[in-house]
Amino acid sequence: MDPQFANPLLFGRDPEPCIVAVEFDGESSAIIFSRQSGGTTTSRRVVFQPFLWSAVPLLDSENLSGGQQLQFLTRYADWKSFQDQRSALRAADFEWYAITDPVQQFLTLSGQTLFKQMDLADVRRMQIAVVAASADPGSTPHAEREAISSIAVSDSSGWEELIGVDAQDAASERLALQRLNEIIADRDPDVIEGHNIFKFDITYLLTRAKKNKIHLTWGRDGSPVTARASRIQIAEKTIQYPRCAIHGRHVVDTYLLAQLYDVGTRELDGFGLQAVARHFGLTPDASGDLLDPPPVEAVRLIRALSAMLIPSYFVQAQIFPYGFQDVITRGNATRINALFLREYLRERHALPGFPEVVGFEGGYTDIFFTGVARDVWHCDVASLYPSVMLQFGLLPRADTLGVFRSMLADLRQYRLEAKTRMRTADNDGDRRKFDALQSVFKILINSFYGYLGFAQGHFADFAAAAEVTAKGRELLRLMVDWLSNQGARVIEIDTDGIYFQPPENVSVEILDSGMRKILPNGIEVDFDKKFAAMFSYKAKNYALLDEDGKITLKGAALKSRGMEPYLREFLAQLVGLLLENRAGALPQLHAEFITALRSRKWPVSWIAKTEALQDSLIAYQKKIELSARNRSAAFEVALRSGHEYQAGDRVSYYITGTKKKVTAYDHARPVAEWNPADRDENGDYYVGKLDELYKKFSIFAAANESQADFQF
DNA sequence: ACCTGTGGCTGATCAC
DNA sequence: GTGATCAGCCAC
Repeated sequence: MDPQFANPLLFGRDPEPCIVAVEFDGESSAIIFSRQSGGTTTSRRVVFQPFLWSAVPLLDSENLSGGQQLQFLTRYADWKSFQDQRSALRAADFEWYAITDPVQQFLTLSGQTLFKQMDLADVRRMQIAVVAASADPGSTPHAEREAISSIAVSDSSGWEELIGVDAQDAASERLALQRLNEIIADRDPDVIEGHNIFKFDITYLLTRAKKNKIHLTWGRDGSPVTARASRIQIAEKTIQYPRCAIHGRHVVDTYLLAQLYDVGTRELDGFGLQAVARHFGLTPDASGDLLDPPPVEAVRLIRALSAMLIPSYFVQAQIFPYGFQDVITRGNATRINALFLREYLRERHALPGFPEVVGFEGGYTDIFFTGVARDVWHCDVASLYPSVMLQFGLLPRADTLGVFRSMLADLRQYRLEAKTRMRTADNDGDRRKFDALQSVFKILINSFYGYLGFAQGHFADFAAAAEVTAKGRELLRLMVDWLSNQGARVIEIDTDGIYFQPPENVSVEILDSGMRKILPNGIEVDFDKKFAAMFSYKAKNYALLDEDGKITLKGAALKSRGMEPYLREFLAQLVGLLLENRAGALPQLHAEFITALRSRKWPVSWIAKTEALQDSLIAYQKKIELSARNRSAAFEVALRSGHEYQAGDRVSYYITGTKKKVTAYDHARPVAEWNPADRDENGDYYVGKLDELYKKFSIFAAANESQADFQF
């Protein structure tokens, strides 16, 4: 076993290998599913006593050490007595806390985690893609009316089967569902994967199964699939979805994995299977844009996609006391809190109450020059906040066991080791494994600062969070001042990094060694990149031309997916011309786009807006009634469609009418209703938007020629 | 039932 | 018209 897996803070205390699932029987046992050496999966029952923490002793409470607020631990014979106690406590005027998920409780108490000593290849993953008969492409089928057309199934061994449904044969759909039940029982997967499997495949199958009066008996104990409303927070989006439970197995949705992945990159054009597969280079070209792939093709894509996105979560399942589904859907700070709970419980140490929540300032962001600059360098502080927390001892006050510092320091060390082992690996498998490991450590490391400001974290500390950012701002100012004094022209800064034009005749080495001298111990700066040009637009909004000719756009103003694709493309090309010193070609670019618009040579998707709904339709309507928000085109389109949209769903619409200025929500139509034979998009409206954008950005063309005149 | 943080830009709507 | 406010998306 790798030495780092022996770290009990991170990997728990119980090295029991090959647990593939843990379930709770609803009373007083946990059922542990384990993979045996021959490949079979066995289950066994162990006693599980639910527990909770409280500030005053309850019946048969155990005293915890340390004197913090939640200093009594009480265990219960079964879930019912635990729940009864919780109900009683809800009226109590003292503090108490319970982990709501029994599986997390069990794993927290036992110190076990899933998948120890397993490789990802040892996990049996099955993929499913369902197609509804006569479904319009891109629209949700009416599950009640529309029968299944086919179900494709595959698994990680490469096995595949297509289950067809004969539309003429009334018994055929039922047989197909039965066949699927058989396949799952026979091939016995640990994980069932699909793209949008929660909101579509399983939800739809459940409806059809009910219609056919049969159960989806997919559980390892033969129990049926269950679903309940849940939500997942992904950056600024809250996505509502029916969370599914299958006894002894896990459900993984590559649609959610893709959105989680995109938080870090913001590069995906959409979250449909085709768009995501294309991004990862799994499909050759852009053909078949709006059409769903045939189901057998779909399961292959899902399998490949999941192979790329799942390794990080596989590692995390070995760390956190969660079932596999929860490892994916829980947030970073929540997961870190789970590690604290496990360690404090193991030490039989009291828990602090929740922290006092106060607002605090964040990073220092500024812009000193706008326009195009040539020969731009970048430097940044290597993991600023983690370094600041460790170097200046800015740690949670309530953490008397020192778990925060210990975990953070270990994680940094392990990440370095994992990166080294990734570099020195002599085969792809090891390389991927250590890459997954180092990226998990990176995510965790970066989440520790966020944890300090997490209201639901027992060991959060808002004063410490404020000190961390203050120190960060101070360091960045120090760096900016020093660079300016050296004769550099600072262009744009954000939190931990600086874009600047270097002083004349100065090498990176000289700047690097000079900067090191003024920075405190433990604060490392990297002069990591040189750029041929930078278009600095506004704070957090800029474009870079690197020395290989590659252009990168940053910021919502330049690359927002809220922008219509034709405008995004126009802006990308316009900025490209600015960066490449070809501003003379701007008028022609503008003219070309106008011509294309007027001649209607683009499909509607090119001019349509696509937005994610942050609320459910009900929540939106309620807010409108209360005048708590303005009307919006995306919601009005969703409402008129009659489909059941939920928070997190994306809506594509275009604007109709003849006047240049129209109220969008009154003139918005769903892309699905667009008729190529009778085009009703509002040409003047779209030309107007193009003109506005052109006006806003073409003024930077002049600056291109006389950059020296610009004031810093 | 669920939840890392702050800072910043833009377009749409609406009250004035 | 103008400014305030909100929602959505993005940087770090």
